[in-house]
Amino acid sequence: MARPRKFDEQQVLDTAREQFWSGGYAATRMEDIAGATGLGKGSLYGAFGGKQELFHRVFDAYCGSVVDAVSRQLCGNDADAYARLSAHVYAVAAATAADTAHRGCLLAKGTAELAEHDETVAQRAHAAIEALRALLEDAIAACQRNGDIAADADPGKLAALVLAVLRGIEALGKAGADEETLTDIARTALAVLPRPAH
Amino acid sequence: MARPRKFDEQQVLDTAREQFWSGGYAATRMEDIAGATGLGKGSLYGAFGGKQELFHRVFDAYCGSVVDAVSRQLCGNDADAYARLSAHVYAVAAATAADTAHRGCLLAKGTAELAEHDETVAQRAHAAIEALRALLEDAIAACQRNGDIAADADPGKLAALVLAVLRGIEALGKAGADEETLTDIARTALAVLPRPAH
DNA sequence: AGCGTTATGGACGAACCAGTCAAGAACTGA
DNA sequence: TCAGTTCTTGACTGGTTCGTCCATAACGCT
Repeated sequence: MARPRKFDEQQVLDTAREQFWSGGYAATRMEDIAGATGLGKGSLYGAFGGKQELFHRVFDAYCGSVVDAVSRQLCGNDADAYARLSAHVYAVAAATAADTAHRGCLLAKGTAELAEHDETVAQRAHAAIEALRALLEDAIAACQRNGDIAADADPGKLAALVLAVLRGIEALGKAGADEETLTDIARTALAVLPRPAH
Repeated sequence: MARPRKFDEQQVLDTAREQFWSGGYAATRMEDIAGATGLGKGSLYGAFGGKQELFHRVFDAYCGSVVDAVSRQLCGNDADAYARLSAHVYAVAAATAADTAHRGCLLAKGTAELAEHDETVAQRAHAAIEALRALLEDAIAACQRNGDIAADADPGKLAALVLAVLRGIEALGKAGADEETLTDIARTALAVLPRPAH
């Protein structure tokens, strides 16, 4: 009945994410995104509404994918829970160190730039952070059931601490900390988690 | 010999810092700063060169003042080192929670927005972070000498961990974590630091 | 007081950018 | 094939913003 779209909406969102991620929100022009996707500006506005709405779409998708990825890394049976938690913490350090362009995490970058003045971004970021905390809490509780972490510790508080360490690794990476430092932080953080008295 | 300036350079820098801090670099207009300081744009450009140079001045001063403030909080005799360290960690959590506008720290905000594309900002941020790490290391070493932290732990690595936690508290605060969560993180972080076997 | 030097402030120029619009293209169902 | 609908393209608009320029003001030295 009508002319079909020539572009894949998901691909456009992915490309827009790269642009916003590299440049930040304010410094990215709609024309940059149009150029990178090959679309005309009219199509972009027709499909997504405007710059802010496009960013919200990108940011939502990014937050969702981060939570999904962490969920896949952390969820599983209790026996391997500590190994998965440990692997995740090291993985964040390694990924941050590997990010030589220091783009950091779009969640952190977008929050830093926009949360203060954009309620939607603030809410989405808060939800994502809380989801990550909950995943960590589940993982830590699993570790406790398996005897890898002291049972008398509060898993919620340990989860918040680990989350702070992970976000801190992120922040330090953006400020130029080297791989060894970041890996050491990961190792030390895991080492100081309370072990059960044996 | 020549007409003297009517404004105080330091006051202008302070005002400019507030503007950049609230809005970020890209979203702050030179005219905003001119309006907030009462200066004309000509004076602003004449005194500071341009937007980027002005931000660099502001960012440098901010980094310096942060390091100074932390230094004052942490330095002192060994006997009170642990109390000072503890107070500092709680103070960061409290300050972050008190920042209801979620402006966060200009060091983190500026780094997130600009470090990737502005070498000067990246270097200054790196230097500031390293200075903070060194201050924490000294404080932790003092705690060890006083028997408040296990002597066999590596003070440099503990300092990096504590720094990551502090930057993480900052990041979580910007994402909307509540005061209780932030205070709990501070408490838990201090609790998991290794104590000497008594 | 006159002069040279530097500060002031606001008008101006040029570039930039978000968003609109209109003319035409692509497709489907009848 | 034709009509109706949606998509595409890129030129255009209106507002914004960095940075400049210039006439004027303020000051110290001679």
